[in-house]
Amino acid sequence: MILEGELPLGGVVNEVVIAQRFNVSRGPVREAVQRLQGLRLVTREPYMRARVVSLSTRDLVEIFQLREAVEGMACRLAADAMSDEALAALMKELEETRRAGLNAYQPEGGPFDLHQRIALACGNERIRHLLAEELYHLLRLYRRRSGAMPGRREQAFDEHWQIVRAMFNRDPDLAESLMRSHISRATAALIASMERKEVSTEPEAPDAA
Amino acid sequence: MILEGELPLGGVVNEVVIAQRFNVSRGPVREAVQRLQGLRLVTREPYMRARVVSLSTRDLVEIFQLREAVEGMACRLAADAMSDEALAALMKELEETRRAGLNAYQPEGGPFDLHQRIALACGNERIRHLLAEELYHLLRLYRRRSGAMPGRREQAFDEHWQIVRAMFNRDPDLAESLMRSHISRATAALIASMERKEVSTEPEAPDAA
DNA sequence: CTCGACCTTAGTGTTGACACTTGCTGTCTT
DNA sequence: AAGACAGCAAGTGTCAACACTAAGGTCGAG
Repeated sequence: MILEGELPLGGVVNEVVIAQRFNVSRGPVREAVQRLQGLRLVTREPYMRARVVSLSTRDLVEIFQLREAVEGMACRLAADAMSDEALAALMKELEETRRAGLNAYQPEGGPFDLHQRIALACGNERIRHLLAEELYHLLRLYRRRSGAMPGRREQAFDEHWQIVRAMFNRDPDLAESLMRSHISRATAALIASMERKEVSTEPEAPDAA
Repeated sequence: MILEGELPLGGVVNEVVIAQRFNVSRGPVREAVQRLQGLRLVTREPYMRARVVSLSTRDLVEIFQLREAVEGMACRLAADAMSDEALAALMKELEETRRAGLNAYQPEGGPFDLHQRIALACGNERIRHLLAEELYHLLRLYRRRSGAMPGRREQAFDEHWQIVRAMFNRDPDLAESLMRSHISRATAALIASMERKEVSTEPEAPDAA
């Protein structure tokens, strides 16, 4: 419901309503909400209503800093762990997406997401979970609100290409460095974009009447 | 109960027993266990009993790889975010611990834990939570079982000193690099130690009769 | 007219009981 | 004697109801 936009960003989460919405009792809903709290998708304080995260600029920058570190390490590990065949397949898919994708690109779950693929292939289950389960949903949530920024797609393709090339050459140091630069640039573009059009992540102007 | 050793490493977690142990119903116990599952301290599969993690060598290596990436980033951020006064205090405390601590060192929660201090001071709430809340408990759990390895303490002190010095000089690149090397060395020592005395983290030899 | 205390109400925290699944054990069949 | 099937017990998943808390509204006093 959060990812589908059925629950607005700063909105409150009413356990009873959710329970009726799914024809279930409050118990399972409580457990689900607590798992979402574990994933930092909702915040909660004792006896207060649970709220969907608001995704402030600061939150996004923090997430991107964490991604820079962890995805860099995932890239390093994957450069060692992936087989030659898997790397070749990765390059092939990337090239296909580049050719076909510039006009018709399915944003839904992505037919090809390099970051996701690297996280899945890095061989470290804990890192995989952090990137592919915990942070992935937050990024989807953000992208859904504020669309991609123009012009960065082609640049991102080039950077992806260099990353995969470094992995193919079995150069973990370079692969990690390139991935970190890639995410760092994305962070800078993000900050610039946010500052330009102070996107309304505010829940709703309270505006006490 | 897990950290105190009251629940053995591979042991099962019985909700009813825990509930009676704390004079409470099963509801709160379920929620607590689910939070522990979120912290990867217990594993769970549908309708099966919950089990305390077993902390295999592979798990520890994965945790240390993650720490290398994230603590490195935390160190970089802290080198920018911390005030001169805070850094000076950190150096002072480190020196005092070195002088007084070589014989009488309180392992309980630590009067001075550089890694913890950096995590708290890095200014990134998400990284702080990951290091100081999620991974910290797992490391405590591990250290409780397998004591520190001899000889590495003095070396660790030197490495800590260099790290703080780089932070004091406002050199984030160096600080991150030193922290990563520090953790990487600890990982190597850990692996060597584990291979030497295949520590019995196994729950119990099932040994089907 | 404004401010503060009381009350109402929506919503969360907790409880005890019931339904369902799982693994074992004992017995039966081949 | 070995394998399989039914019954049993332990434990988890779910539910509806009760206790408690915090916010919003109302009434009265200054």
